[in-house]
Formats: sequence, C-alpha cells, structure tokens
Amino acid sequence: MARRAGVSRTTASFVLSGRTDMRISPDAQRRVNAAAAELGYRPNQTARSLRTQVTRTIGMISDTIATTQFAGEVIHGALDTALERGYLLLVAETSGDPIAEKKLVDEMLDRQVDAVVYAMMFTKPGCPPDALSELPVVVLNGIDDFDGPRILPDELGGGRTAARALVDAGHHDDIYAIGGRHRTTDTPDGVYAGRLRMRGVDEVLADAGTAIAGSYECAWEPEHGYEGVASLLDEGHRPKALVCLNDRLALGAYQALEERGLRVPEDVSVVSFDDSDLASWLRPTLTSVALPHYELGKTAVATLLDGTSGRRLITVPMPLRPRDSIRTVSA
Amino acid sequence: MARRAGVSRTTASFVLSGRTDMRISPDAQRRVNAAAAELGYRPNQTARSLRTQVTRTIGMISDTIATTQFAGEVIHGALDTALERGYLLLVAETSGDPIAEKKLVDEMLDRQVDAVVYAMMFTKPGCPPDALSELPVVVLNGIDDFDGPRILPDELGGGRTAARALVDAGHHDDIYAIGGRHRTTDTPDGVYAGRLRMRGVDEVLADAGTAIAGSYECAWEPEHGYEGVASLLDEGHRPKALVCLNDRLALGAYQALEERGLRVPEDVSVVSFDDSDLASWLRPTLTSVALPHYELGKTAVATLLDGTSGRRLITVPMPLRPRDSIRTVSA
DNA sequence: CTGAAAGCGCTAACAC
DNA sequence: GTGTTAGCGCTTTCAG
Repeated sequence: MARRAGVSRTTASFVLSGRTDMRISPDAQRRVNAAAAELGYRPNQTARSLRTQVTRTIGMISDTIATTQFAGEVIHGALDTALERGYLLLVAETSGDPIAEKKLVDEMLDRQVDAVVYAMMFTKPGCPPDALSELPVVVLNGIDDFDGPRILPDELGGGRTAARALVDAGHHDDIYAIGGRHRTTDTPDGVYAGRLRMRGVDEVLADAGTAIAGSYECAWEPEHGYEGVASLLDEGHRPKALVCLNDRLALGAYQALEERGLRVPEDVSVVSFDDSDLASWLRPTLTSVALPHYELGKTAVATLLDGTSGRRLITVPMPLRPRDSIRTVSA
Repeated sequence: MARRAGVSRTTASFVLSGRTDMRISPDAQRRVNAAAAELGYRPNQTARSLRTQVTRTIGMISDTIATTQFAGEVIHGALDTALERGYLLLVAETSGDPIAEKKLVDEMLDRQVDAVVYAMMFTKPGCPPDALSELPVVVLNGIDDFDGPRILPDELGGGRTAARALVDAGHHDDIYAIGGRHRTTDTPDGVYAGRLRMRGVDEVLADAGTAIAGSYECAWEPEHGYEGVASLLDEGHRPKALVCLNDRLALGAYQALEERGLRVPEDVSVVSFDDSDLASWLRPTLTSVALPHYELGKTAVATLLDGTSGRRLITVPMPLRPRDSIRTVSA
C-alpha cells in the first residue's frame, strides 16, 4: 500500500477519494498524493467494488454487433462517454438467441455491472429480460414499450430533413420515393423507420405545396432499388429527384439510372438515408441523412450515468450529410 | 447464502467449484446443487475475483472499432470464444491516441483483467504499451516485432487463392492488378497486405506459366480503382481479368468497365479481396478473398485462454467467397 | 484531524 | 467428510 507514506490507510483513502468530511492537513494531503504518484498507486477496483457495490462498469448487450457499421459507431460513442467518467464497457451480443442472451446477462450480473445498455442494431421490437429488472437499463433502438428510457433516432425529423434538402434545392415536382415504407409480404405495414421517414417527407412536401409523385415499396436492398427505378422508367415516369430510403437502395438506383443514360445529379437528384460508407464511395457522392450512431451510443450511456430513469423516449437528430447527388434547380 | 441448505459453506464451495480433493457425500452434493438451483444462486464474481485473482474477463483494445466492419466481426469471434469458456470482454478503443490508450489500459488493469487482445484494425505497426507487460497479451494484426503470440490473416495465401481462382477458371493472359502493393507517396514501399497478396498472386501465376500483365499502383479507394481501369483502357490494354486488391477498388473498377461498355464477367473477370458487404451488393456479385475477421477474433481469444505464450506468429487462412464476377473460359 | 477495526462475498488452508 | 477461520484490498464507521 501507498499508505506506508507517512499516514494511515484511512487518511490515504480519504484524500484519494477526495472527501472533505474530515479536514485533512494540507501537509498530509501533499504527502499522500506525492506517494501515490511516486509509487504509481492505483486502487484495485475489484476490491473497491466488493466494498462499495459499484464496479464502474456498464454492460452493453446488443443483438448483433457485427453486421453494418452501426454497432461500431454506437460502441464508440458509448465508450467515449463511459471513459470520460471512468467507466468501462462489457460488450456482448446475443445473436438474437435467448439462450445466449440469458447466459450473457448472467455473466454480466455475476460481474456486478452497474447498468446496461440494451441495444438493437435495427429499430425493432424487443425488451430486456426480467433478470435485468433490478438494474438501470436503457433500451437503444427498441420500439416495444419499456418502462425506462428509450433512445431512438429521430426518423420523422430525418424524413423532413431529406425532403427539405430537395425542396431547398428548388425541387418541386416528379419526386419519387424508392423503398417507401418497406412494405413487403413479410412486413405488410412497412417498418418503423420507413413509416416515419415517409411521414416526414410527406409533411415537408405538403408544406411546399406538392407531394410525392410515387413510391416504390420494396425491401431495402440494392437489387430492389435497381428494379424500382427501372420499372419507374419503363412505365414512362420521368423522375427529377429520388428519395432513396437507404444508401443500398441508392446504390441500386444509381446503377439503373446509369444504365438508362440518366446522370446524377444533372438529370435526377438523389437523397438517401443512413450515411453508410457507401454514400461517400458512390460517384457522384451521395447526399444522405445520417443515422446518428455515435450520438446514440453517447446518449445511451449519458442517460444511464445521469441516473435519469423512468419511462421516456429520447430522440436523437439525424443530420444531413450534403454531398454531390443533389442539383440546385434554378426556378 | 445458499449454503444454508444443510451443509457448510466449505462444502458448498467445493461442490459448486466441482473439486474432488475431499470426497463429499453424494447426498450432500445433491442437496447443495438442489439448493443452488432453487435459490438461483450465482456466486458474486467480484468477491471471487478478489480472492482468486482471476476475473474471467479479458480486455480487448483496438485502435478503431468503428470504421469498417472489421471490428464488429473480430469482436464477435472473440466474444463467442470467450463466452464459451465463461469469459467476458471489456472492449475499448484508443482512436490511435496514446493518452487515451494509457487511460484505458489503466482502467482495465484496475479491473484486473486476466489478459488482453491488442488489436489493430488494419495490418500495421504497433506494440502494446509496457503497462501490459505483466499480462498475457496477443497482438492482432500487428506487424511489429512482439514477444508473444501475433495473429495475422494469411495474406500470402490469400493472394495465392485469388490468383488460383482465376487460373482455375481458365484465365492465363491479360490479367491485371488494380491497387497493387499500394505504392503511393505516403507508402512508397506499399503496404504489408499489398506486398504479400501480390507475392501470392505472382507465385501462382508463375506456376501456371504466366505473369501479371500489369499492375496499377495506387491507394485502395474506389476512385483510384476507377482511374486505374480507365487509364489501362485508355492506354490500349485489353484486360481479360482484374485482380482488385480490395473490394472498394473493385467498385471503382466496375464503374470504369461499365462506362466503357465492358461487361463483368463476360468481357472481364474480377476477383477481389476483403469480402466486405460491398462484394455481395455489387452487380454482378463480386468474388472476393475474405479477411477472416471472425476467425481472427476467435483465434486471438483462444490463444490467450490456452495459455500459449512466447513469440510466435499465427496465421489465419483467407477463404475464397466465390460469386458471379469470374467467368470460366473454355480453353 | 488520525488510527483501529469491521466487513463486502468468496475461497482455501487447516483443524475437527 | 465437515466446519472454522483467515484473508483478498479496499472503504467507512467509530473512537481517540
């Protein structure tokens, strides 16, 4: 122990934890700090935790951390915020398997995590298991009702932002949506993000005295983006602007457009969602409304650490990343 | 304590940890197990760790966990292996900042991690800080010399695999490399992966009695892939097959090819490296030699847990992911 | 203001 | 075979 530095362990403990309950002689303080620095003393967090019931460790459970860069940035944001306050992250994923989830939750509980972020990598239903009910928990990206803080991207605002980017550039007519609400046989009502994004788009277009010229409903994968644009063109539509509901759809759309000899953005402007790596890889680079991964992670941990509990919905803005796929049309 | 289940804590501790030093009455065993199950007893790992000096937690430190899906899959593999053996992962990233790294290493050390995976998301120089010298450490993706196990993708073998895919499909002449060794002004000697991949390619081509027709050296980004292919074509070359040194280059190459009216794979076959998401998004889908992210993570943790130490290099195979971008040419 | 002492929950000597 | 006991390294009451 660094306590062999002139004072008792009590005194040392007090100055190191910066308590002022009992006034400690400035001299003693100096001596303790000096000794601690000199010996490179670092308290054993395990021992401390046993005593204080606080591990300064928070669990991060997600369904998938692999697929998509979503996870990486979320963890990054969460970690930065955690580290700022002296916390560390126990990261794990369930792969959607309840058995794996149980095991993993137990392991975390065994290690006395102070709180957990229960994250889903795509906005969808899902609730933390009962075993976590004793702990502070925030749900990231969950749509299901949950009696605690929930963090979600502001998809509605994102939809508005996308449409506004087009309107501000002077677009008015012949604006088509590719992907739409994601209405497929599997998801006849569309998906959460699709419904909200489209509602935001519709709102702004309505405000501008216009409306979407058509919406191609499909799963949000490149091939459907291709098919969507191709079929639009085949049916004689002549879009001036495309709202692609994600970047992968935009990839497909680019291909279809190029094939027909239509240039982006000269002939048709494109705005998209997610701001994945693709957006900056495509040529021309793609203007996209970003999923605020990093901020979502940050917000989740901050919410946990601020002790804000109780049922509430926290919504994180989706910022526009302007690139080269929108042409300003002079009126 | 569940120990109030008929026997003493010692007995309970013994049966729960499955020790046979002292023969315990089968009856007692049953009673203990029953009680444990009934009460849902789980030992407090914090307390146990304090006593045993084992936390069953391993630290995973990387420079970037965000960019590229690399990180996600690596963590996934590491986590699966860890969890199988009752370990959990403390995940953190340094963002390449030594200050951040120090803080984070200290926090991990405070929490008494049993071992650490020191990972770099791109194969490059880098060594774990001295503070970690007391702990079992494996280095993932580090090129620098290090006195312990190092895990690397088998880039040389990967290069061979890519070339063999072309040769096996009947290609022989007019095979060009795009990206090459990544020789740029910043990296005049190319990069590690580039040198090895190209060496593997050269070897296999030599074995087949031929050689690369040309190599366009550039940074491995889409625009350079585009430029590379465009300039090749402009100079009158007529490639029958392209070895793109990563998928992003292939993206650019596809665009250049399409622009000149050359079809993949009818006119030119393409094989690539990394097997990123892009590979399956492109049309036609891209045959790519995969970076074995998941396996790298798995191997890292397994190596750590198996207690294999000492300086050695562990190389993980890069498997081919055959898709639609190679045409079989009949001789 | 400082020191002695208890105890967090568990494991592992060591007696019974 | 089973129970008693002493810590792991730290915080925190409670007397000096």
